[in-house]
Amino acid sequence: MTDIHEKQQVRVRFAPSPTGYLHIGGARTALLNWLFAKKHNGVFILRIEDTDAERSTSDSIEGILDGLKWLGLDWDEGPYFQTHNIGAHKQAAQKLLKTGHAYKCFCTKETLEAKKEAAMAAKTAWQYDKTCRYLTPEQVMEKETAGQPFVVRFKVPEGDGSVVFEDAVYGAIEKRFSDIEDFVILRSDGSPLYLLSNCIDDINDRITHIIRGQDGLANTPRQLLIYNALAAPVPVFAHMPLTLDLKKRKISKRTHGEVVAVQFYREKGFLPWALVNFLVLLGWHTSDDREIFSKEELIEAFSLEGVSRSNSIFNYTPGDAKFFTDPKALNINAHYIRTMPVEELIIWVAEALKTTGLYDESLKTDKRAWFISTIDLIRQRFHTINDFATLGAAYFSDNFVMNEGAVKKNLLKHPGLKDWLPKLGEKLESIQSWTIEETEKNVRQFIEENELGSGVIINAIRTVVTGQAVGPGLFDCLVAIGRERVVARLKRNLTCWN
RNA sequence: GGUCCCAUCGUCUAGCGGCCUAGGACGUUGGCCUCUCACGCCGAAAACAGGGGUUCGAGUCCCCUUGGGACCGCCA
Repeated sequence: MTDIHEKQQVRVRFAPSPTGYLHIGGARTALLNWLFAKKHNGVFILRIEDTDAERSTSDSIEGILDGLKWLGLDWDEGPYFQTHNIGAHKQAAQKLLKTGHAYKCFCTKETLEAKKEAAMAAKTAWQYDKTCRYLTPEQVMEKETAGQPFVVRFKVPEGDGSVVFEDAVYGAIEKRFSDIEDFVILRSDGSPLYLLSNCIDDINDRITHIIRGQDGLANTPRQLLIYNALAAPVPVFAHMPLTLDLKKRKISKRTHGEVVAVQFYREKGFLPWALVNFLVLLGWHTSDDREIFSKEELIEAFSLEGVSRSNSIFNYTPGDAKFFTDPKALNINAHYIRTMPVEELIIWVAEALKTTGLYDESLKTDKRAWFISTIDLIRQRFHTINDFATLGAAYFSDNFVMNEGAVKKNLLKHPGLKDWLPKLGEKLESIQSWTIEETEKNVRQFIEENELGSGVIINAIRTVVTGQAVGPGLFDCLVAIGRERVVARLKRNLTCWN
């Protein structure tokens, strides 16, 4: 295709720090990396940046792995753990020290703090004043033998130059040397800082494309300096816009709660691919009007060029009575529920029924055909998989909740129903065949004989039989639920009538 | 405060100088269908942040203002 030097295999990584569960912003970053790898037949690496021992917990590591697996974002290498590579990070710092790209700084936190405050008071910008950068070797030796603690700082080039790079999303970015301070790469206890560790791991993992959140954009010039000082090949950087809330704050589990956790969507009955499809649309698009993609289509369509530069907003209103998350996410989930092959859908529905105790092994065997046709019948108006087990419970069990509004609207308004419904039950009990045509014929006959309103009776039957005011055509419902249950439900003495 | 980035309907976005009286999707909303609700179909309301340039022509290029965000730690 192109010349051999460009045929280097694509290697990308997702490098979360496990300080909480996988949230949708992180999932989106992982997704874009995954897509990029798939698109280019590359390798997707998972690296856990767990160097913050206090905040990293095995629970959150598990949470991240689970979340990625559930979404179907499988990785080819890893998980690697940053803490395992600390030796390499320290070595790199020593190398920088040796090659004159870094120096030991003996300034104490206290003196630095005082200088910073003075600068604040004088309203001038603070940047480390490089006092230790020009210490003579003798002075350094003296301080060291005196046992003075030191940090290692990177020696940022001086003069008029600047760091320039081409971000795959944001284009040319330039940052002047003079605007970058001599940053710390090793603490006084000898441990490496994130900026260094992250960079060294990327070099060691031979990462070719760094696809990350836009919050990494400001770190890039400093990391580029490290790459150059180490004479390491520089990867392509691609920064993704951030996902904010309606108030334009960064989304976080702490301030937004469960809605931003991937796990929440699993519990709420989302299809993983529906979430993926929603997430990819947050800050990325094709130039045609497509919004629904199969896995293959998405990999085919994906390109960094479609990533937008402005932050996108996760359209979630806390306390919304109608939408428990971004309406578009719900819409996409519903779209998949009503359009995916039923045979696939029933696998998810079966899971939901199991967790609510509505599952029966026969749904897999003799009742499988019934299961398929029933799910196909009711799926059109459901938004989540959980709806099958809640709103659709009446199809699988006699233990279902009567919707209050439905009872009020379709039953209580017409007291005569208390007598009509059992009578109808008796009539239906003995009809010849339990088909859509026969049940409809008999119900309509009943309505006519007793001079009743058809809407009233039909809606009342629906409510008494399914517990809901809404649903598929009534006679389809009756056939799906079966004669025995329908008759029993018509005849039963509802508590609401007493 | 310094540096960097961003700016089209409520939200996600199309648009890379004339195809734009600004298109699509979600949401909102009117109607059709109808035993209900949904689906589907047909409509409606809804945006180029403001101001200067450049140009025959600007949503599209440049500058300023305003607004928003990110980063500035011996956190990751």
